[in-house]
Amino acid sequence: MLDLKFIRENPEVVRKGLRNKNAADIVDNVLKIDEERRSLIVKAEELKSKRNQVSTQIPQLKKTGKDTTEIFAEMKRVGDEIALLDNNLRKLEEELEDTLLYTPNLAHESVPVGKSAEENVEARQWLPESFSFENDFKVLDHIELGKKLGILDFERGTKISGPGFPLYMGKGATLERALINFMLDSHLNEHAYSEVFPPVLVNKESMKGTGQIPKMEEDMYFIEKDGLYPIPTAEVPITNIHRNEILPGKKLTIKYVGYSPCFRREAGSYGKESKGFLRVHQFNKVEMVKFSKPENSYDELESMVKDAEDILQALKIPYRILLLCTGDLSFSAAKCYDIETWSPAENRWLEASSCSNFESFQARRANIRFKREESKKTEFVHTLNGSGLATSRLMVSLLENYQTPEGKVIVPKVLHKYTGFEVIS
RNA sequence: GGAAAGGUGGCAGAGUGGCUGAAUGCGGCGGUCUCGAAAACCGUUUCCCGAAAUUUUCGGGACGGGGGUUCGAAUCCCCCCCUUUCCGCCA
Repeated sequence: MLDLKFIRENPEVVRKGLRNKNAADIVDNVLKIDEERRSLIVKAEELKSKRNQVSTQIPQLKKTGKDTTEIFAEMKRVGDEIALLDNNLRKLEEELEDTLLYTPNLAHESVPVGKSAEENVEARQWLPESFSFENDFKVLDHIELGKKLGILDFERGTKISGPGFPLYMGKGATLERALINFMLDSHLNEHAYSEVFPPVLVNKESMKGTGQIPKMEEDMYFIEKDGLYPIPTAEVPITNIHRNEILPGKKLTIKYVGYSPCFRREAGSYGKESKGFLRVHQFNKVEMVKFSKPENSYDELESMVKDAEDILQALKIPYRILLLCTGDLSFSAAKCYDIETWSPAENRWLEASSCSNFESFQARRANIRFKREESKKTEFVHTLNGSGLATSRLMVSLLENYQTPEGKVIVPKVLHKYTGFEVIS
């Protein structure tokens, strides 16, 4: 959620920022409602002040036996008018809140302005030693390879649940588990995150806090009977750990990492990219979440990207980093890096991670604040999160990059102690 | 799922219609004392919104959430949420 005061004081900045993000211009509307709102507040508060004054005198009057009928009648009218004003005020505030909840975050000034994904900027690439984009044998894609090796069974996954629900078998299941454990251990031991294991069904307030609803409600699963949403990412429960809290400034930056399955409806995205692991309704992800002071959040974003990169470098999987342009940034993000891993069979890069700074956008929605040690002032924290990483796309790159001409898959060395085997054949 | 009790400041816990943003205790912070510490004593200790002035003054609001009664609600009534205990069910 954008800061109402900021909109009031910087209407042109907001207008331009929204345009860059391909979003509707709500500035005039917001300013108009806000002005009306404040004038109502002034009127209502004058009356309340009067009511309070009179109220303190009433016990005295009663004690001295004065007749209060006249005053009570007058105060009744005042009370009715207050109720009326408060009612109108509530309506305006609802309208304001509604508008703001549907309005995306503005991009940071370091984000390149662009219309769509084509204008994203490649920040850097990392390729393992002796890596080549050309292969001297025909690389099987992960679907065919997974089937041949008996480690992925998309048909039976579809039978059990429907398309987009992958079923891992045998060494495929073990490899998946190994990846998750390896990533968690790395972030705990090398990068000093604390581990959490969050609930995967969350309530409406939590979804609102991180920005998935109301705007993106269509993309979310929803269990009507209990009013709960299966999470699209562990970002939701982990960020909401501190909803409605004021954190001591000295505890920041707080860094959490957690594994969770993720559920996405992916409404309307069938066809393109929907084969195998490329677009699924359920996948596994290790997620990093940070709560930081505003002045540190951009350094924290860079270090979070590095934390994700460390995983890929340890696994020796080729990747590149994209800095997303304003038009491709997600609803809540102020700045975002995507990490894409190389798929030899697809002959293209696949998004395996997304690391974003939300600045105070989520914090304002979820009411997550901190108290400065020096000034004792409370301010909104900055929240960040990043995949570290999602296993599905990673698995595609891993299987494809590590396959041999004979159709086996070598297990990356760092995973051996987690898998207990070195080759899948 | 059934029954009962209960939700008040960081915590414990008073208040059951009117100077109660809220007693008291603990904790926290600052000070006195001390070479230092403890003890003791003194002081201090929530958050949101608005107006004016520019980091201060004034006003309004908040006792789980929402609505109602009333001149006036932490206090009375209704709905919802949550917690605890007992019973049932259960990995």
